[in-house]
Amino acid sequence: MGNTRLTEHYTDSRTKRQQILDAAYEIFSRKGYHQATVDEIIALADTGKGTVYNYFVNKEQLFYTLIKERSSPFETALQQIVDSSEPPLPKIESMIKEYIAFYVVNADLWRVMMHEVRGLGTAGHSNFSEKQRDKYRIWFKSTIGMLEIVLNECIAAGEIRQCDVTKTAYALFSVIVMMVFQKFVSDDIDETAKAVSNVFLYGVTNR
Amino acid sequence: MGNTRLTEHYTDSRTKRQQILDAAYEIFSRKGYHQATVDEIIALADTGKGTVYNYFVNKEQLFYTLIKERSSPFETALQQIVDSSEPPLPKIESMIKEYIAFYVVNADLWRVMMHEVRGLGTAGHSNFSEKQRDKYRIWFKSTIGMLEIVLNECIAAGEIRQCDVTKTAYALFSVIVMMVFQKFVSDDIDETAKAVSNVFLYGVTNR
Amino acid sequence: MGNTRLTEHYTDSRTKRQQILDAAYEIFSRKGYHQATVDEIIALADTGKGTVYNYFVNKEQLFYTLIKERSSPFETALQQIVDSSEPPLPKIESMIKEYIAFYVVNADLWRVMMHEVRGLGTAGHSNFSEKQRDKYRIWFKSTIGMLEIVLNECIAAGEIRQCDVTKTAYALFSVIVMMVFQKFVSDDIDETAKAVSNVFLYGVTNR
Amino acid sequence: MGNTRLTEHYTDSRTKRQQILDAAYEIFSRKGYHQATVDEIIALADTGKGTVYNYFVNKEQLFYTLIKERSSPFETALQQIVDSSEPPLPKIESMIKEYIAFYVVNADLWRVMMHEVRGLGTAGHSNFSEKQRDKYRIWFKSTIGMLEIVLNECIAAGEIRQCDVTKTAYALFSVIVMMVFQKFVSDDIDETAKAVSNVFLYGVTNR
DNA sequence: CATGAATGAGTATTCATTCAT
DNA sequence: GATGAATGAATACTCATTCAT
Repeated sequence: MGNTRLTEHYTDSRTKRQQILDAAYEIFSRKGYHQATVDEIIALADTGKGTVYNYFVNKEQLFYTLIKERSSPFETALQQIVDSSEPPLPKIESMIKEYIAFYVVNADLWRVMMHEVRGLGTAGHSNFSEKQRDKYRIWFKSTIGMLEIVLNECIAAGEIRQCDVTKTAYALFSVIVMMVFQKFVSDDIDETAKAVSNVFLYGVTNR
Repeated sequence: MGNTRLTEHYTDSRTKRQQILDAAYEIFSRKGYHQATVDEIIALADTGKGTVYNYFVNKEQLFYTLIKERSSPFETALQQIVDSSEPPLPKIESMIKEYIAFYVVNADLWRVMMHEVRGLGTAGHSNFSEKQRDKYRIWFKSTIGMLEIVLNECIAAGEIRQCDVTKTAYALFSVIVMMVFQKFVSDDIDETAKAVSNVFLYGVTNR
Repeated sequence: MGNTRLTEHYTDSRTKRQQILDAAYEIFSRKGYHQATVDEIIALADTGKGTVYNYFVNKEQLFYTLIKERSSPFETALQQIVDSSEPPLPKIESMIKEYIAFYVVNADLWRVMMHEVRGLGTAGHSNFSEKQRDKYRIWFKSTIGMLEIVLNECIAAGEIRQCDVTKTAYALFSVIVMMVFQKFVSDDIDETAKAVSNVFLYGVTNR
Repeated sequence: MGNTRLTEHYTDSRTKRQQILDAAYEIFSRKGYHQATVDEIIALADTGKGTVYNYFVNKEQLFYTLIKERSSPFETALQQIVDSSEPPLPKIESMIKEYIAFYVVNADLWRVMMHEVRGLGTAGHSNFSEKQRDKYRIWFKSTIGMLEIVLNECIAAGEIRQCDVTKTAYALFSVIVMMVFQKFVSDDIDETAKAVSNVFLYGVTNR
């Protein structure tokens, strides 16, 4: 409160928002969506309750913002691999590595998200509005879509045999997620990625 | 009213209990555990609220009963396959078939259960008591364990190469569940099972 | 079921009613009126729930019956003392003895009753209907009234000084009840009665 | 809105809390603990339901707070009399006066409390937790204890004869409470106190 | 912008009572 | 008469959201 107020204000403002997001990440990951309470989040964020509602329209949108901000760099990284000039098979391995690295960090939050969106497939009531859930589904399909693109490149290059790329992409995805959830991932992500791609790829290659 | 009184009585009793279980299955599957309300369940079951509490000590135990009654025949079926004299590889395919058939029917309820038990791995708050969650975890591991047993038989028989059977079992499991959740399962379960075992097994065989 | 059915019936019927009353006495005494549940009572009485409602119109009337049946011999005993030809002061002591003997047995149930009737004085909602509560009040006043009668005899006989007999009767009563509630009553009721009447009659001063 | 903001804030805060306490006092006194509903309390307090739970952790603790805040000045007043340099006998009379004044105001609430704590003696189920009930018992015994202290002073001073001071203190207490409950207390508390101490000290005999 | 006091819709659970058998 | 399955009214407590300061 003084001549530095404006600067402080701006700085504090950024900080507050981030504090809330960080706390929300922690609490949502630990407790799930419903069990996480705004009270817990603000306690961890060291802010007032009203502040949360200055930055986020409601709990649902706070969660959504969290997901969006966390997934954005991941999506970019995946896209860069797709766009790169690597050969198809190493591309797959790079993407697996990226996936594992991402889920190792965000496993719990993503589990919560996926549950609320109901396996990204079925209808039915949820803590989220249908409109919101569609956004998650679209985002989710777009990342899986990148896997499909590269799988198609592999097929075109004759590296793997003909198969349903959508199902294959999902299969790959499900195995990765399971590995992370079950804590099967060693500290050396490269090694784990190699193991997954090994089991996976050389099962579907032409020989 | 008459000579069938006793039977009627018993039948009616079963009916009420079963009505509640059926309704609970429906609502829990659609809404998840927390979002499912006892009011909705009794509305669908066409019973009074107190009736639910005559048969089940609380919402948690109602859910547990549901899981237990549904999983029991599945576990038995799996066990029979394990104990059978089929050769190892067909055993795997039979188990996949059984798994798919089970999850096609119980996908939603099981998703709910697995979410509440937190991926059956991590700690953290839940709607379930820790004691209860342990029961689910033990049950879950026992079914996965049956897969592991047969995978070991396959290795012993030289049908598949040396590998971490636990991870492999989980991988197989995750792919099956994903197939069901994503509605990738055709009406012909045998066909789907063959496809899964094909992609999966011939990726890990010695050839 | 046979030729002794009628007799058995009658006998069983008496037994059932008494079993319920005995169980109700136990449970009401231990738990209070509200905390006592019909379920607990029938569990202890080893009867069906409906049976309770064959003999008593509802929980309130079951409690009332209990009180009435228990107090009836006590009232009679008090009345006999009043009507006897004992001199006034010994009459007082006899009544004190009777009171103590009664409350030693029925302390808990009576505490519950008196609480529900709200100190037998004030208005306000209760678990009991106003009509019912009036019955308790009338009964209660009648027993206190017997004390008053004898106190008046004492005054007429010049044994005790002029005083407000109503207040005095209540004071005597309150001390007796307190002694019992506080478990100050020794096994030898006569001794306790003597102590009470001593303090009461002669005060605590050194003369 | 202005320079008194802070104060207003504080004042308002007190007001809501106090409104709830006042309403709770009224409802608990009229209905007893169990029969008193939070809905009734908030209706009388003119607050929202959540507000009650902002200030008090639950119904039990609301009740406890009520008792504590009401008894605190009473305890202090008693203690001051004990510590004063008055001669023993007048001390007794002063304490009686204090007791009467206190119970005239708080009779109903205290009756409710004493009933829930079961005559401050016996065990058994209650609406209160055992831990909480112990607090009440301790508090209760400490006030009775002050009476005992002064009674001992009286004995030491030769003002009253040797007697069991605990029983005597309880006897005195029970008579006071009864006088209040039975509305035997005239507007002139001094007069009532004198009457009580008179009967108590000198008994009812003609000498 | 930051705050937190106030709010009330929403929900699991209890238990006296009924009534068909 | 005896029974107990079925019932639903009643109730404490939670927590996202608002808004005055």
